[in-house]
Amino acid sequence: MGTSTVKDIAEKLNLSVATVSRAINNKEYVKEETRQRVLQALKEYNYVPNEIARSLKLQSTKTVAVIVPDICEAFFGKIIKGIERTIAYREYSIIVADTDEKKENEKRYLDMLFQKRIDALVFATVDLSGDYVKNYFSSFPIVFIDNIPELEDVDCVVIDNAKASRMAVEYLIERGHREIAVIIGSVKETTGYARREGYLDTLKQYEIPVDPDLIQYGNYKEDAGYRCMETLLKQRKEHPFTAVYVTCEMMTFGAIKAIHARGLRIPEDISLVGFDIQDRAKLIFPSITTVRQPESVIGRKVGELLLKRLDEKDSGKHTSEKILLEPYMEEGESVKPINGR
Amino acid sequence: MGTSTVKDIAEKLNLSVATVSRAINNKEYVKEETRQRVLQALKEYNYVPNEIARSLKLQSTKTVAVIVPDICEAFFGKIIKGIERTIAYREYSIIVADTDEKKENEKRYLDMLFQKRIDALVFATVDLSGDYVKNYFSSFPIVFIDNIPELEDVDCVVIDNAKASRMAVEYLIERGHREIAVIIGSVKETTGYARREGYLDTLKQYEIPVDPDLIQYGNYKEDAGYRCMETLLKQRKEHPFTAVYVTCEMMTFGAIKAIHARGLRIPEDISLVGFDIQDRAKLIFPSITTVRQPESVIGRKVGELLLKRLDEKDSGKHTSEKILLEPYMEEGESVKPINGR
DNA sequence: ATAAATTCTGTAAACGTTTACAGAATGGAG
DNA sequence: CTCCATTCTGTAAACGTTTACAGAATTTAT
Repeated sequence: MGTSTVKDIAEKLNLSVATVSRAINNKEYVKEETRQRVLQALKEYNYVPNEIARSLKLQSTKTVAVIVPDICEAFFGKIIKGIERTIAYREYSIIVADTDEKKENEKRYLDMLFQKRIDALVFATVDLSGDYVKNYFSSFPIVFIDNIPELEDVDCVVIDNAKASRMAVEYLIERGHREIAVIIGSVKETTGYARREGYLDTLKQYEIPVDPDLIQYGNYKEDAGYRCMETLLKQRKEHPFTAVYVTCEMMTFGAIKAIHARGLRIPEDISLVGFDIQDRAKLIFPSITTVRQPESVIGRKVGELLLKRLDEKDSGKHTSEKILLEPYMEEGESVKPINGR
Repeated sequence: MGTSTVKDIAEKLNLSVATVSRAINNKEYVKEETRQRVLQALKEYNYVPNEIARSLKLQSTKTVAVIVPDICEAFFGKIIKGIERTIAYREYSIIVADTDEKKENEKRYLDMLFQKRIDALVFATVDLSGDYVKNYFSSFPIVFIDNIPELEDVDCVVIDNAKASRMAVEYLIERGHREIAVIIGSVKETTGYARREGYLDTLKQYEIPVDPDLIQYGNYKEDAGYRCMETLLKQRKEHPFTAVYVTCEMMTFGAIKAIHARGLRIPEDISLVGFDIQDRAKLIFPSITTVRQPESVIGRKVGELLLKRLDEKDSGKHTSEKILLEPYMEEGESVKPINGR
């Protein structure tokens, strides 16, 4: 179905394009009768505004981009949905880019999106330096999620990762566990670092000595989770533990496999608390007790912050906002109370 | 970093915009020296082409939209990645829309995307009638995936769903199972219908009588899977079975829960074959044997078909293509050989 | 009735590109 | 030196909107 243009409509009705445009956009100073005639003609001639032309003129595309490392992770999917819901009423739409966790793709997309003149960006980066994205700070508002680059004055929406660890570890302590191993993604990233801090703080608070050998580091991947767990199990004689806390989803899966591979059972032999385990994985037996992030709230907060920034676009400089959200526990069957708890 | 325009560059160099534009786009008939001067200036003045203006002039946005019912499903995520990889070299980029499985959202997005003048669309619809999308057939090429609406002459890329069922059922038969229950999503949708046909055909081929009570219908959701499985288990005395084949991912999870809820074990008490179970779920014990779709191949095929359609855009009418791909089995530990197999 | 204020409409420019067309410069052949 | 072909460059229009400005029509005030 070919569409017609403002000019077409104007000619049909013997009006100028200006008047037609005004009628379409509900501007004032259009005679009611004229407006009706135009509205009628729009339907009749199947007019659909050309957003491209409009964007060019208005210098705004009404488009927000979201760059994520892996679109397949439900974590990001839910956040994206949350954002979408929040900004849709203002006629903004979303364009999603998947970087496959590669910095060079981040660059490629940033350039491309700037060329496309997006109005704003939501960025889950894997480049903690923030070297490249800096260049775009003055081009459009940017809100960071998940991992936050080490830069001054950036807008971001994240959960309190330290608190997340505190909740997980306390959950275990309350159920009688005192020897608690932990598997952590790289502490070079903000998330991993904070998660370790939370673990250490909590042990200190409950006056439980820290055994460094019970802290294993990986890289967020399943394999790493498997290897970390193997290491823990091998040294179990000398460094015993009754529970393990794994601080990210994929590593949790790896750890579970390693436990099963040794013929051990969860939670009978080892209790386990995971991180960010999504619904569908929880359906499987034994269901995992996990710390979770409120993805849809994150999405909503991001959306709200975006709208705020978009509205103040012209009006001078603002100070950046760091929005910290609360994680929560989701109880499964992977933790067994011990010592009579 | 504010950018400059072709006009800016032209003025700096005392050239016309035409010449600058030609130099930028590597057109012929530009003196080598001039071209170099321009290229130099582009860097110096930080020029970035405005895609919006270019799109308006060229009547092409170099953008392909993908509409999916749920962006959180890894199935779609992988397909999207596959498409992206395939069309990126031609400078096409992707815009993703999530309909939440609602027809009204499909309409909303179709309208919006047309306004944005996308060049092509990939559509995983939930509206089998295809009533609304029809309107856009003449506006841009459309390739359907997953569920295909009941319309003549549409381009689509899907797996052979009947064959998928044949593979699953044969897998069970080869391992000694003859009483095989099946849980199916609605047969009103193309996928579900074909999957049932494959099941029935295979039983016939092996001369196994069909027990209609062993065929349960749901709606693709986890709850339905749970209920179907409960029904099967309740009537097990009169309608015994040793294995169950569940034809979609979420229902598989529900079915597993129902089995566990009865205190039964997989595969010791009941063997199970799932459908489309994604990697991360497979990590959990017991891992599920499942039929899978080659998502990245689907993505690639879609991408290739898109490019083909985009290239022939002007050159007259084409006949539609239905690309059928092969499913494959992924072996887990959820099937136990019986009767000495 | 006239002036002033208000409402309505049209003209034309602008957004940043690409490109048909024409004209200028260059080089070579005769 | 002239002519032609070729290479290079510039002018201006076009893509489809929105909008400043001005002018026309209508209403209100005097």
